[in-house]
Amino acid sequence: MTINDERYPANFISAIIESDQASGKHDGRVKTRFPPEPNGYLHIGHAKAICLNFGLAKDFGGQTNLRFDDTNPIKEDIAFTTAMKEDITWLGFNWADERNASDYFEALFDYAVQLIRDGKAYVDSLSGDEIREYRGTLTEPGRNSPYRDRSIDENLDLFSRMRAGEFADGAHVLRLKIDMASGNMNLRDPSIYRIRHVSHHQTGDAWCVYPLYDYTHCISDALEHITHSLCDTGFEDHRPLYNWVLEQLDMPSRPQQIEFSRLNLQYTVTSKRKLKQLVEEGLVSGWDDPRMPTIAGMRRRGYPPASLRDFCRRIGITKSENNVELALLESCVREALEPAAPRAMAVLDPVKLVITNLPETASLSLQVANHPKDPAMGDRQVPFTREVYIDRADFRLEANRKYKRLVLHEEVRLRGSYVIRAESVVTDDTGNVVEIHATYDPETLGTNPPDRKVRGVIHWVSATENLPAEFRRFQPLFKVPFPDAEDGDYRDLINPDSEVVFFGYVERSLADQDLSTRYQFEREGYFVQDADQGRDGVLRFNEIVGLRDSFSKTGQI
RNA sequence: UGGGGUGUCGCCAAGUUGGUAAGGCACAAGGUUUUGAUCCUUGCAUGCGGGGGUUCGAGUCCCUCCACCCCAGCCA
Repeated sequence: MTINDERYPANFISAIIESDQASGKHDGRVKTRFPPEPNGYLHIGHAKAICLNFGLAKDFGGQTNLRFDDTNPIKEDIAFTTAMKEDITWLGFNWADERNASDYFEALFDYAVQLIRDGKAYVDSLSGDEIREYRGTLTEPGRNSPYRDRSIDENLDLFSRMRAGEFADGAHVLRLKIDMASGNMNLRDPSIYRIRHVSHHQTGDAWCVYPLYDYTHCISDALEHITHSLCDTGFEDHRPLYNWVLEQLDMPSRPQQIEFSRLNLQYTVTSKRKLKQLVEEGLVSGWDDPRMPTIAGMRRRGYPPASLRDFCRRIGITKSENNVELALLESCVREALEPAAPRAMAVLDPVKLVITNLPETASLSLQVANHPKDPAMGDRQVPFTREVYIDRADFRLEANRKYKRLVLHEEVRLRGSYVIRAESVVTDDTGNVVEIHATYDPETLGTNPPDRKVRGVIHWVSATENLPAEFRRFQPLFKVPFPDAEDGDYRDLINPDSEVVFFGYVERSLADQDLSTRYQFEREGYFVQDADQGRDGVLRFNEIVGLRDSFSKTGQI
């Protein structure tokens, strides 16, 4: 599947765009923007917004700008912009223009002066606390600030002196003059400029007054000729303000804000504050920890970018609350991997099995298909030796017929190899099986014995011709489906077993592998080499996602 | 009667101008299988938050209740 085959299923936003194109609005043009604030890493929720903005524009022959919403220098860092661009590119999207809201600081200032001249904005000298008091509450109207009726000249003078740096942080603020009695809190004379004597990662020390989001965003959209400005439903009651500002000014275009609901994914958190805390407190190894819902984390985990795009399309776009199950994401990942991942064998929890009727010097080279349904993926040679490793879970001293693995005195097939029979076991002082002795049936390579039915098939790796490796298997970072809804500290809900390390072996054929190849270790799951390789010569694999398992979940194990 | 939203199968989600409930995930049951994987087949809402009403006919129109979410940053 190429990205061009991917189209968004019908949703209410695509319907709006269709009707806009049909009516000739915006001359049929479609332009969106993805506007992250560079104050953290992009996560799965952003992926939804990225796929929507870039995907919809692409679907309708339009373009998408990348715009860093950098109006708050206190919280932002240029390092995040670099990571964000890498994430978006990796996801498979290309932006038309890269912009910063800070590119518009001069224009924004001029528009503010214009609003003052028109009597639509004023400098307020109330303190932050006072402004809050005057604002009223959700059910009571606010009161006008005593500074609301300053003369235009005084406002002009004050505002220019604010810019000139004559005042301390918080001394004044520029406010829009709308309606302190509005039921919509956003319309109660919102602040649009604050004084902050801090340098900005893009503009340095050029400014000490910085515009706020509501004022900046709509103008930035208009300046970039954005046609459809998509954001989450949290901004729904900001829309009247968005429109108000654009209506007061003489703008080159008139964008439309449309809100859709943000993604809620079970067993994870996506609040920037919490993700940042997980990283800073060392609860995870970093922004790209494979258990993190960040794009960087999912990339390191091995999720193919196409699977994320597929996921974002399948969850749909609406305005309603949603709680998407992890199973859907995992299904998308498996679907992308199943046809593409070459198969190999790895034993994560090894126990030695000695094939007693095979000479010690024997090393048969078996030809094994790299994919059961795709001959084009070729074959590989797998050494079959007297001693091999199998997984502990694949052997039992006794079991009922439902157990389709190796049982003492019974037969099982070694995947891609022969049928073997477990003859005896060696145990240690505590009774643990430390070695299994078996015999193989030389007549069973590539064919089943005609006279009897073999229990099942298990995977294995030569004990003498292999590659030792470390494996990390993952479970959701949180123990509960809705960590945000739980009382108490969400950090107490972290699953202590979310990462489990195994030391085992993979077949020798992976020695010269491409670091980016995503494998399916048969009967175990999909794995990819970790980005952190070679610091000590250890081969390290991350589990991308397990195989669907209809056996263990039935509780029959 | 502060303002703004949302309620269709366990989860997500389609449902043009009212015409007799898509699809995906999950789940269940079969079949194929040298991965308990994949793949294939079948099943899975007389019901669309509740109650009224209009209509030959309503998830779609009207009325009325109910539930849940968002908003009181000089954050975005």
